[in-house]
Amino acid sequence: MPNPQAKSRLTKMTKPTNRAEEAVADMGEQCLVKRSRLIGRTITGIYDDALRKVGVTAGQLNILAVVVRRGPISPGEVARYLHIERSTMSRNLERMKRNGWLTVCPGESARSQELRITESGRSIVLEAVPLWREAQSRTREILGAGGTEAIYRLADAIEERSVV
Amino acid sequence: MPNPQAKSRLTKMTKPTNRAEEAVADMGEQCLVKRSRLIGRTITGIYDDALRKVGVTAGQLNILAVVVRRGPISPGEVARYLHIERSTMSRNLERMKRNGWLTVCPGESARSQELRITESGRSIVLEAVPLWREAQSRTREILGAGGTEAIYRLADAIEERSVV
DNA sequence: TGCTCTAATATGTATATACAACATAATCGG
DNA sequence: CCGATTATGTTGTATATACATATTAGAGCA
Repeated sequence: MPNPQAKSRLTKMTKPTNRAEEAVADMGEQCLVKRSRLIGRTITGIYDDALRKVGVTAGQLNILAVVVRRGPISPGEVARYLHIERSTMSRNLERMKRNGWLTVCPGESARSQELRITESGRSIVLEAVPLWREAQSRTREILGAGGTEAIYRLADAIEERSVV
Repeated sequence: MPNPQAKSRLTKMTKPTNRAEEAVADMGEQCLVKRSRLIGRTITGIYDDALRKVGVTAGQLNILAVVVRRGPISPGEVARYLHIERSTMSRNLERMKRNGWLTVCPGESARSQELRITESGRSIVLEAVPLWREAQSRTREILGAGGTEAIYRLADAIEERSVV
């Protein structure tokens, strides 16, 4: 089955077009972003499934956990802890404030804010804890002990790097 | 610095409220979804950065690669290869068709479709290849040989599981 | 044949993500 | 003290993601 494009000599590329075929084979077999996204989507699905009954997502629970642990804390600091873009955090917090899980007060400097967990937010966390533990177990089963350890190491490698 | 909520005896929870504090410490130290999402976001950023100059995202390039390699192929099959929800794939493909990278024809049965790469899509792939290789290298540097290998193994574990 | 069940795709809605650009406030250097 | 730079947060825009649901078409069975 000859490729109709294979003989084109008018493209700007100096290499033969079947370069594309070779490259996409490499991508299928080696691409790290494809795999890291697969891992993220899959694990996120496990936690979101488990947490759905209390109406919180995995990402939201991680933010609540930071606020409980480090609060009062500014949006920017939460973003730095989780390595999430400030603008992303801004939108995420907006939803969580709307849900009544968090409150904001002006911080020390007029431009900064202080986030605090509300009673409602705290009870979400408390209800979520056992579901989170289940999801942790389910995930560990899928990944195995080695895979679980690998996730910790990978995250450490990334956090170290961002300190540089 | 005493916690004003710590002594509340009026909550509905039967356990002391500082359960939340203990649990969020566990989350900070052990949560796998927090870490898997960090890994996904970070690696995605590396590839998106590298690919930005040709105007394609990491996710889009992965889809193009599947279509080049396996096309003509239906949307559902692409979704299965990449373990992405069908409805997500539908939206992603919509954008890529709008960009002129893909075409759709009716497939064998009227309800299914056949995706094909266009000339324009193919040249996006060709331009993207060297940038993708750079991003692969940069990622490998950050993760190290062990981390890179771990990503492959984790993705394999997830793909095996979904076969079950 | 017709009825039910499943498969393929699309749509409505909600969340997550990031870049670019903005407004504003603090800080630092002179 | 003032001007440039940096830090904080928001908004506009675009992409990515998934669940629930609808639509339609094939498939299997009575």
